[in-house]
Amino acid sequence: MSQNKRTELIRKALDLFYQNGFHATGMDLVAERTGVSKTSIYKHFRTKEELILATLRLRDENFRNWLFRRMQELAPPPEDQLLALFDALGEWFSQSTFRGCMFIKASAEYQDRDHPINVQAMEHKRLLLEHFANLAEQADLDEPRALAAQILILKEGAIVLAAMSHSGAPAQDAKRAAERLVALASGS
Amino acid sequence: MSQNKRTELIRKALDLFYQNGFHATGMDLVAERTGVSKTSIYKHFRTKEELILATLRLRDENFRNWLFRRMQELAPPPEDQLLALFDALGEWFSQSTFRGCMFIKASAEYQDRDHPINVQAMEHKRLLLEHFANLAEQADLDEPRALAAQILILKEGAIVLAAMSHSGAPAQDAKRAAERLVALASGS
DNA sequence: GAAAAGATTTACCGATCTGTTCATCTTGGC
DNA sequence: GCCAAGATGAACAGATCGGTAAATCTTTTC
Repeated sequence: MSQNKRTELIRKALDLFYQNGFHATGMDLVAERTGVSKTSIYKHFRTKEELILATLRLRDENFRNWLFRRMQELAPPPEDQLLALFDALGEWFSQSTFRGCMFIKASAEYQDRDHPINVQAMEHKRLLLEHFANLAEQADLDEPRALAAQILILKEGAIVLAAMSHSGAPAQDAKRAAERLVALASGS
Repeated sequence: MSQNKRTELIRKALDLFYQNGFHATGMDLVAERTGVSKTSIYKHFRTKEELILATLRLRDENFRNWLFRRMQELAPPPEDQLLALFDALGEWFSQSTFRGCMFIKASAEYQDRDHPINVQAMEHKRLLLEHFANLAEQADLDEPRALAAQILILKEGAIVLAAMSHSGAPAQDAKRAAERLVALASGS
């Protein structure tokens, strides 16, 4: 299997898991929808869990690339990027394919502390936190790590509520909160 | 089946669904762990989905009762209750049985907009929002509904991150953010 | 063009899924 | 003590689960 085919398989499996859930998506369906026979899939991934982990790696890469780039496009200065985060989220929420955060859902279905899927989901959130903390530092804001943690909490809460309510409003609500927190960390 | 037995069945099923997930928990396991035969369960609940909905109703009642009472116990004034919320969450996070928000997980596994499980999960969040908005109004805070929406976002984000990281820290992080938002809505 | 390597189809494995059938057993009311 | 109602275990449907075996078909390589 070529690298392209393999990536394409992971990409399509990602869509299925993201849209339908992990337990709810069987490997027969994955084979049917990817056009790759189940035998071939199991040649390249020893278990369903390994395939899930591969989809999460791809998602992590794609999502962070998209989000960080979009934040920078919307508002280059580091301080403004922390607010543009919520505009980017708003764009995401309004997409018809939006179904919440894949890592939250993965962690919810495989929630044991040491389960590789949960570990990988947590790693994704840690990388987001790092990025926000770096931006807060570059913007010379007070207590950059504490602020970054708060921004991350606002982001996750907005995603959860947007997915559940099928509404984009939480992006604006969270942005207003973030504006005040950033202003306080900047002004004083 | 007596009302007590029925409630006990729902309570034990709730624990199983909450700890293991919905798709991952089979009805055979529910029968085994509740001590109620599968035949009897299906006499009282036509489908697994109906049993899940019953567990969510019980959870909604128990959780809101506990949370609202605890918030009031910790800090009677309405304005302080909105901050005590996060202390109550901290207590919840530190319990060994804590596994995140059952409604977020239910919504993640049954995420179709019109699915009864998702509808019921959303209704739970709406009731929380109402309560927070009432408290904000009673405390005479600016834009009480907007503040309530922000508090709710902080709460959901803190729960998600606490569950994923197996740490109670998000409760304190969210509280610090809430303190500032409440102060701004109070002072100005 | 032949040999080797990889992908495919098809069928299968045993386990588990939701939900049902049925014959037996327990229980409460009179 | 008797009858009816309800609960039970056990077996069973039919489908699907994750995962595999073996034979056939394609593709690459030399």
